[in-house]
Amino acid sequence: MTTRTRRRADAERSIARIVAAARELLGRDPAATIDEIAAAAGVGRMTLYGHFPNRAQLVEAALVDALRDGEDVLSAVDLTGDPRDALDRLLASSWSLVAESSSLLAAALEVLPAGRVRELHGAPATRLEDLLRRGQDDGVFRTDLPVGWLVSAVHYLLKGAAEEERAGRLDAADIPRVVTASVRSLLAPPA
Amino acid sequence: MTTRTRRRADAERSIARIVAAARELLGRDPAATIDEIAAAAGVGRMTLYGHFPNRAQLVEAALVDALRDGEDVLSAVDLTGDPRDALDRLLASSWSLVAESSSLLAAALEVLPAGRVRELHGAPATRLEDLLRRGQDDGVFRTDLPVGWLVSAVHYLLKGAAEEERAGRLDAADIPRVVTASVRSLLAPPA
DNA sequence: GCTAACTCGTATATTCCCGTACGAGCTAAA
DNA sequence: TTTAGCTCGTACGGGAATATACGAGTTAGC
Repeated sequence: MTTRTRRRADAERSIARIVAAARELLGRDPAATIDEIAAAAGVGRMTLYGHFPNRAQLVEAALVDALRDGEDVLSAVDLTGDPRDALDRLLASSWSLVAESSSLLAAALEVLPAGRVRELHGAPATRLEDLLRRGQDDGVFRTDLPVGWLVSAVHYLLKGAAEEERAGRLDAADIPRVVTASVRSLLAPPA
Repeated sequence: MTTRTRRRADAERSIARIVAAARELLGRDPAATIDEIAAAAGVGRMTLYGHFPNRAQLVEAALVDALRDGEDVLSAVDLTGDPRDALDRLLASSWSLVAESSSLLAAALEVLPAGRVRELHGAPATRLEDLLRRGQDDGVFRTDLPVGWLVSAVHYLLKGAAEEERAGRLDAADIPRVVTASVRSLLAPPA
């Protein structure tokens, strides 16, 4: 059961633009308004409500969309070989996506039940954790700190980098280098 | 000109409790309500308004109080000797204070002019930066990343650690060890 | 070209929070 | 004990945001 009554092409387009705008704004500011999102999508507020009955469902749609993109990237990146190099590749292609998702998650936690959020976010989070574990087994990542903390710390660094960029304190071109260098140091076994 | 009309002792007590509650709540959630703060202080909302005419001044008072505590700690900590050890001492005695201040700053940025915030927060922020620079000069801290980013990254990690603790994903007793180990790795020159 | 689907404005109800007004009762301090 | 200062409840007004109701105009798709 896909759609009971067929959806028109212009509706599809509107929905796509709304979700894109929601990701863009909520990815920067979890408190972004429905009005702002509708305006950014180039769409009337009532049109938005026509497709998403309330804020919760809009946020969920944006989060799902971002996580799906994340899954795509994770599948496309070669995660085999030296875990350090794999992580570098991963960060290069998806650091901004992860940063965006962090803010979306914050927005989601205010509108959706925590269980639902975990359910959505579980799979992608696990993938990074698996990579870290493999690196620990291979002896190239530290084992003196809990894996859960390492995963979280990487997220906080990425989110921070995005924030620094928005504040103009970090040049967009420098971010990949800064991020990979920071994360590498954080995960390396201490001397 | 201290106080034109002398303030009564019970008023002083109320103010102290309000500021403490404001630090506590705003340090966790920058969006904490005036009602919540008054309730946490064990005081009626109107009493709070009797001392702080609006939210902005309350937030400022809380921030100033936290920063003053921060200054006290910074003065008490021995920042000489090996910068790595100095940083360890600093983090051990003030990581939670820094994390609290981060959230307070976020709250302040939404209510106070940016210039005022910088003015208040400038001095303490500079102290950490100075310590990092000294470590760079001594060759014990990395120089391949901008100092501004390193300072910010440390803040993001501390804020993240506080959040993990609140979420129950990190035990309070483990935090000093986790934080110092993470920051040390982040700042160490790469191999 | 007909029709159902879509767009979107205006108006309205609701909720939440901030801030003000008024006033009654209590308490510290001279 | 007097009085000025403090506490704090209730009530009110305003602004912002969410969400609903109604309806007029437009467009995609058969």
